[in-house]
Amino acid sequence: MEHALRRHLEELISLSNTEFELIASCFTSRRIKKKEFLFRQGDRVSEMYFIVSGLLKLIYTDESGKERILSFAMEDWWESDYEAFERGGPAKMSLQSLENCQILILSKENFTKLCNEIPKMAQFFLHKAIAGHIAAQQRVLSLMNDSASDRFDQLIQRQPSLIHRISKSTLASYLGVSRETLSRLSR
Amino acid sequence: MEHALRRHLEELISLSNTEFELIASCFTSRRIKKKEFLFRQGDRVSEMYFIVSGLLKLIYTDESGKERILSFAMEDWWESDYEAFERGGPAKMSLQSLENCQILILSKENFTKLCNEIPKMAQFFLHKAIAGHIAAQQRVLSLMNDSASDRFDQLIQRQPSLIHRISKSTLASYLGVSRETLSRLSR
DNA sequence: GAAAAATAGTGAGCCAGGTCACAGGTGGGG
DNA sequence: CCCCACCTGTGACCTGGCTCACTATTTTTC
Repeated sequence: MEHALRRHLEELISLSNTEFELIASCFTSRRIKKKEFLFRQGDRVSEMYFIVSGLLKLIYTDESGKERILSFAMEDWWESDYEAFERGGPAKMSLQSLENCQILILSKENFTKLCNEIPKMAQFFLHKAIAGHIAAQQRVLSLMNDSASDRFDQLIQRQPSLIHRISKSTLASYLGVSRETLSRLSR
Repeated sequence: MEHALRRHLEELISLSNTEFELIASCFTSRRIKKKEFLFRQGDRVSEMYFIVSGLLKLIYTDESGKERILSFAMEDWWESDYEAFERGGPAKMSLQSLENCQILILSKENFTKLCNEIPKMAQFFLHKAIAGHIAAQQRVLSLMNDSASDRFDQLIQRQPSLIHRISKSTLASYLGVSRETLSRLSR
């Protein structure tokens, strides 16, 4: 639970016990079952989530009901609808679990508090935000340059374990292709 | 020059004169002509750039020589190859001007120094990084959901001024379509 | 101010990937 | 143990967008 968080934080910054106690006190813990939503499109989202265990999908559903997966959130990931989180508007996306999950929740107030009281935490989140930006940019490139089957191959190389945790249809809506096309790729 | 930076910073945080002097002393100023590169794919990039005036493109060129535009950097934008900047590797992208530009340069050392000495600056960069992440995520969504002509229309609505500053071919490689397809869109 | 280089538009043909429809497999709940 | 809901594969067909080729126009460059 919390040691997972500490281990994760200490990959980037080092913390005294008292610092970590303050940090830990800012989070609340929650356990959710498969298929539950942490939030849905339209909700106000004023929390961010640290995934201790389990797997979730961040999805956007368009008018016609088609669902696109923006990202998978798994162990040691931070996720939220950051636009809603930052600007206080309604969420454009939903965050739904694909497995039972153990989550730590950080409210926006506590996020701000942590950034102010422990400057190292602001740095930590800065690193994470930049990493998120880099990842999203690479996804843009990949969508523009690479064919569906290229993207599929790259994912297999980068996250081989993921393949066994999700269904093919789920995978397809992450890769940005139809279920049928993905099915035909492997041959 | 520097008042542009101060105005920009004070949209998010407020600064005393002494604080701003420290900040300003961390930047160096540079003027570049149209078509110059601030860096190229493969370079080490240990600086980030604040655009005072002018317009640049952040591009990725693939093996076949085809060029994709990741983003346009214009007045009041920060740009760099953030992966190279963060992790110290070679740049995957190039940053090239489309117009004459006035740039302020912040080295990685000074970036770190500013974040440490003026916590407000860490917060500022955190906001900007999150905003960058949000923007890139929306681009991912748009590439997955929308047709070329949708993306074209959206761009016209969001950045009408941009259209008059760039060529159609440049625009096409930002939208992720071929020059010919873009030409046929307007019909 | 002519030659060279970008920039634009347009036709023709092609193909990756989308949609629709159907059929077989799998698994967990009652 | 069976049923229903979900997942997966596959065929048929269609279309948005790509490539190639050529021409016209505008912009640079010397």
